[in-house]
Amino acid sequence: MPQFRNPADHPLIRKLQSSFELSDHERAAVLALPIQSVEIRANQDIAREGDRPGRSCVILRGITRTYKMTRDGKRQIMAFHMPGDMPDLQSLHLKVLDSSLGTVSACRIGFIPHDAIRDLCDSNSGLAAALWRTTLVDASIFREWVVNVGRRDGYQRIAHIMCEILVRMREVGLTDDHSCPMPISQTELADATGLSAVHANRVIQDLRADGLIVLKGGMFTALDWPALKAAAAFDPTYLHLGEGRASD
Amino acid sequence: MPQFRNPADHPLIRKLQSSFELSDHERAAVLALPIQSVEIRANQDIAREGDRPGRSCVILRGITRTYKMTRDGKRQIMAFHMPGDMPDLQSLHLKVLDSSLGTVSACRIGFIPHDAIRDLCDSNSGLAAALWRTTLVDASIFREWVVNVGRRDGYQRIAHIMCEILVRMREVGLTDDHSCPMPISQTELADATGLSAVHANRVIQDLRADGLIVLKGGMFTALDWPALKAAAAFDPTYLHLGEGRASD
DNA sequence: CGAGCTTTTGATCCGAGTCAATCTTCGTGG
DNA sequence: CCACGAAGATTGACTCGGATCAAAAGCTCG
Repeated sequence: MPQFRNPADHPLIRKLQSSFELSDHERAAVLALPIQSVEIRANQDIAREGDRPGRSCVILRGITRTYKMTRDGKRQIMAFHMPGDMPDLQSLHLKVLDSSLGTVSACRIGFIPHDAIRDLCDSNSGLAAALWRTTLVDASIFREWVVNVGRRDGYQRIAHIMCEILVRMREVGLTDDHSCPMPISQTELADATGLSAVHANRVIQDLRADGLIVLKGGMFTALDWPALKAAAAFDPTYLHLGEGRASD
Repeated sequence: MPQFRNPADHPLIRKLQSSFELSDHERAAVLALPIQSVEIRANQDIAREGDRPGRSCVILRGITRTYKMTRDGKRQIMAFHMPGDMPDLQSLHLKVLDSSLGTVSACRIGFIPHDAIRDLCDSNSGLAAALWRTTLVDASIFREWVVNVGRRDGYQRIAHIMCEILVRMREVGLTDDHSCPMPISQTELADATGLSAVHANRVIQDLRADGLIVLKGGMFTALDWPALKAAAAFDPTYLHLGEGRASD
């Protein structure tokens, strides 16, 4: 069980602390969770629609996606997940998985038995609330994605998702100024925005031509962050980051 | 404070019991919540994006919608809510409302202070889990809506949302066979499916012409339920209704 | 009974999908 | 170190679902 020198470096602790003050006792309780850590290659399913998992996972490294396939073979990605996220935490209370979960990049994934999480929640209502809250933020992001896909054109959609990814990457310390690694393919961006891969590509070229982004070699840079945000009509409120403080 | 003869008639109790077994003690605890009940006309906001509410609401009668307006004045509805639903329960843990909530039809709404809900959750982890679960089902519905709007054409989208509404209406006892009241306007259906009102209307006429639905006089009937489900590729798994049992 | 929605219809236009081919990139094995 | 194959990115040509605009017709309710 590979560990982190400083508990605060553990992605899950980091995540929970970003919104809740954790006591030493609570931190210890989280670190005491039995986590089975596994390395998974890129583009592999972690769990599938219809499964009835007895555990949830936490992302320790890498990026994953939640998606569904439609009858006629189209794919819709509903979410990307960053280190610290628990992408299938909902299975703690919803028996059947309603969507599939897979890796985007190569990942290190930690699996935690539901029983352990339930015990934790039963014995500590503060941690229960913290975990609950993370699922509420996920839901808020889904709502924004409904708006993105339902009411914005291709240019805005791609701009918006790039904004979101950058801000969330920053939250987990993976950005360098306005740049971050971008293991997500254009096809995946298309499937996340309800566009075809061809059109997504054209829109990306437009964003480049307009000097808003650089996207190449697995790296993304928001060349002109204010302009990109404006093009996307991006308002990060829905991410509910550090809600007490002001932030950009 | 108008009450229900039988506690099991209380929409909130009903809702929680549909997935969790409640003990007498838990039922009593829920009924003891201080609920301020208010009558609200159709088409009125209950809470707005940006608000920081100190209470959440439960729908006692009528239908509400969660929505956002985009910069350029377009509206996207992200959810409809039925009696028993708590459409802004997320505000218990997310300080700022990221979307607006308003009535579709005239409604009776019960307001419950966050403090009361928090106390309930702190003292009863089972009820906390039950409430948490309702927000997880909401999230699952958002995911399905992303798919609906992102990867289905207009005909399927409208068919799908009609299926969802009928099934959820049935869940709360508002259907008569395959019919239910339908206070939702075509414009609202359009805003919920990412279509224009004109196109939504045309699609609805197609569904009528194909003998799948009847929609008039504030009433909806699924004339040919199997065919409607098939046209929508509707799989109710995502609603997580009575998950132990089989259901149609 | 009239104002204001909601629903409907017609005409026109465009964003985005589809199909098909080519070009890049990159990991892998020889 | 390079050839090869597979996946990802790009380009061009063509088509179409659905948006927009405009106006008429039905409803509902104060």
